[in-house]
Amino acid sequence: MDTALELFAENGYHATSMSRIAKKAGISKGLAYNYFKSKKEILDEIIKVGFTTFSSNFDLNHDGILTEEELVYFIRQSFSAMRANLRYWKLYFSLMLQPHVAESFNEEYSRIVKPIMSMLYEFLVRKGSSDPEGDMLILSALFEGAGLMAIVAPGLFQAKIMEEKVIHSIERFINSENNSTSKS
Amino acid sequence: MDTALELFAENGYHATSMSRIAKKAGISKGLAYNYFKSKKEILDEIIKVGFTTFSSNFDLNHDGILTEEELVYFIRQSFSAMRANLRYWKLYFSLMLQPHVAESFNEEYSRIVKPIMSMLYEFLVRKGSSDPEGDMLILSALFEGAGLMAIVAPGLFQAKIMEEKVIHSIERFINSENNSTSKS
Amino acid sequence: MDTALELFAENGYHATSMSRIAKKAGISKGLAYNYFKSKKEILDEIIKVGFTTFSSNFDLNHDGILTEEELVYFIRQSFSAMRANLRYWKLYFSLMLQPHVAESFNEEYSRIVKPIMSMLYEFLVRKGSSDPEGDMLILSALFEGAGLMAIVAPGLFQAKIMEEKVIHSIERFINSENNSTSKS
Amino acid sequence: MDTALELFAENGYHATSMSRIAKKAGISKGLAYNYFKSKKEILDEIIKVGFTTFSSNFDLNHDGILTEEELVYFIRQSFSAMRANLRYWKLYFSLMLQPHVAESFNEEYSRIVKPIMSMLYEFLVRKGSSDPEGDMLILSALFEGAGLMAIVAPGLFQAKIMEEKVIHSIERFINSENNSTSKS
DNA sequence: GATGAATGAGTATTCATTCAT
DNA sequence: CATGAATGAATACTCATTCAT
Repeated sequence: MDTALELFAENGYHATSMSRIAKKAGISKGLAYNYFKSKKEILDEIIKVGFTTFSSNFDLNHDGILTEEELVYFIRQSFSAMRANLRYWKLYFSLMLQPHVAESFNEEYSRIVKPIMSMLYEFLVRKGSSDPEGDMLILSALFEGAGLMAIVAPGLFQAKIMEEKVIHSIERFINSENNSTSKS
Repeated sequence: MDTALELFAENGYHATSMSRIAKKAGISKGLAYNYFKSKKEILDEIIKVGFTTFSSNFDLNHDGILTEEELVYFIRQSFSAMRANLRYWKLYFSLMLQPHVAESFNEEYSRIVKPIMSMLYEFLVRKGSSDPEGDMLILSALFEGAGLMAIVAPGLFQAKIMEEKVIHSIERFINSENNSTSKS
Repeated sequence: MDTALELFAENGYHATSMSRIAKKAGISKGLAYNYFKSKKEILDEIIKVGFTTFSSNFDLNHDGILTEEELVYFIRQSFSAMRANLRYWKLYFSLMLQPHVAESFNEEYSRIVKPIMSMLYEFLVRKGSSDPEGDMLILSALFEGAGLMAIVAPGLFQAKIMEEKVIHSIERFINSENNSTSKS
Repeated sequence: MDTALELFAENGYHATSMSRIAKKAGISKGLAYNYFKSKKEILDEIIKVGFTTFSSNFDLNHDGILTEEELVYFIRQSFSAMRANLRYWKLYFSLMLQPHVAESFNEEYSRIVKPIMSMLYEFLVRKGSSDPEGDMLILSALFEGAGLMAIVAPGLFQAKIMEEKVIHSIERFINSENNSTSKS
């Protein structure tokens, strides 16, 4: 699975052949098919594992309520995970955009992301946001965009710097909420 | 080229065969190879054209100086282009993440994006930003993230709404600059 | 198609690979797939052609009425075709018995054989058979069995001899009908 | 062996994998290879057993002399065995036609069938046949053909009906022998 | 006796590309 | 300008068989 992740992220899912995965992993093709019953299954497994580790940093105490500290922690952890495993996140973003490659991706995606979104929504409401839906979109976009940039051009946009900027902006954004008005 | 774009965006680059492109375009495979000398060349051409139209909305009067109106216009135009041709932008984002598929993409990318970035930097300086580099990152991330979301899940995140939110946030962000302090 | 028939008949459908067909036919595998879009399609084509030639000798004047001369002619022609192309008929019999290999076989089979059967039934009625259904079964079994034996062990059961025996027996059988009684 | 027979008959020899046989039999692949040293050997064993049970109903008292009662009994028993185990006989017929699959089949075939044939020949001579060789062919063809039909299309040609017809015809055929003349 | 991890040659099929016409 | 027959290497996947345990 590690080998496959590496190659998928480097060359794309379709451009990576089972022969190559097997050879790089030092096993025969046949054995690879003993472990996974298809190429797609390898991909699915990779996605599942990644998603799970990703979401495990959200709402740490699992009380269904997100605090500002938890949000900051989540963002820091996510960036830290990204820095630690750039390859996986490259794959992750790339899969979001490859139609038909991974329907399972979309299933996992909504399963994991929806509760996160609704917790974030409640958090913004508590913070006095006059347009929690809109603010949620902005925060998500900022977070996602920063991740994307850090991944696509890690030379140009260093993840550690992005992280600080994002947290700073989010804090500023959140704490200016009660004074501002926004409408969709 | 239009046919190819359509198929690449719908099914992915690798999953699209030359036969299919040729058949859908109503020509023979042989003729397709008269126009483009390889499948990759079609892709390169698509990217080049897309980039050019994309960047042509930035610094409209080409005086090298970006005004707030020009920035807003650029964002509106970009979102509008996205809405008009979701497929192309899906392909665009997907290519950003498949390095070996299109090296030419990265070349084009820096050639086009770098001047945009530096104009944005100057703009932020003029606006009194105490951390123009950081602010530039935030704005880019917000813009890119919003685009990504509008493209990946157009049902969930409607482009028109994203557009309003982004513009509103950017204006707020810019005009709170002079009162705030940020450091990297 | 000829090459494929030869190999299918000699080694069986499953035991014959496309590589081998292509190599023996002196073309590339790719070209073979230009002519037929799958291995099964080759088989289907072979079956269709064979069936058509086979049934074309039945009810020669196509008046829907079978005469004794036509029946004898049909049997002679069938044996003659068998002798001329043992391989095809080996394949034909073998396919009747290979489950799931050729559903299309069964379709063609009923389409072609049913009208033959009903014409034979009418013929036996006209000949005064007191059990036309039963007699039809016997004649079919005799014909089919003789063919099978001539094909499976052509050394042991020579087709020309089988042919004479079958025709002689059928004539004897038919013309003793009116004196006999049979019940199912 | 039973499991293998079941699968061979259902899906064909080539389409049945050792894994599947082993799994269905509830043992490991390794153990299967302790019992049989190859897939082909399983097939050979199946054939051998089938042949033996088949021929054991011929010349019941093993005096080397076939009586009319013994012949009828043999035919009844054979049809009865067929009805009881359609799958095996489907496989049996199918193997007759795939020479390279089972050379051993042909060896067994002549070893078992030849003495049967010669006893039948003597029987026909005793019955006053003027062409015992020809009559033997006819009877064999009739028997074999009836079996084939009952197996290939058990819905269309019911084995029990075929059995009655065949026995009736054979009796009629035998007892008209002394009045008839036939030549090869 | 019993397992199942491991292999490697084999399978049908696809496809970018070439080239004679 | 236009075709499509032809290629050959590649692809995902299968399977009979072996063997260390």
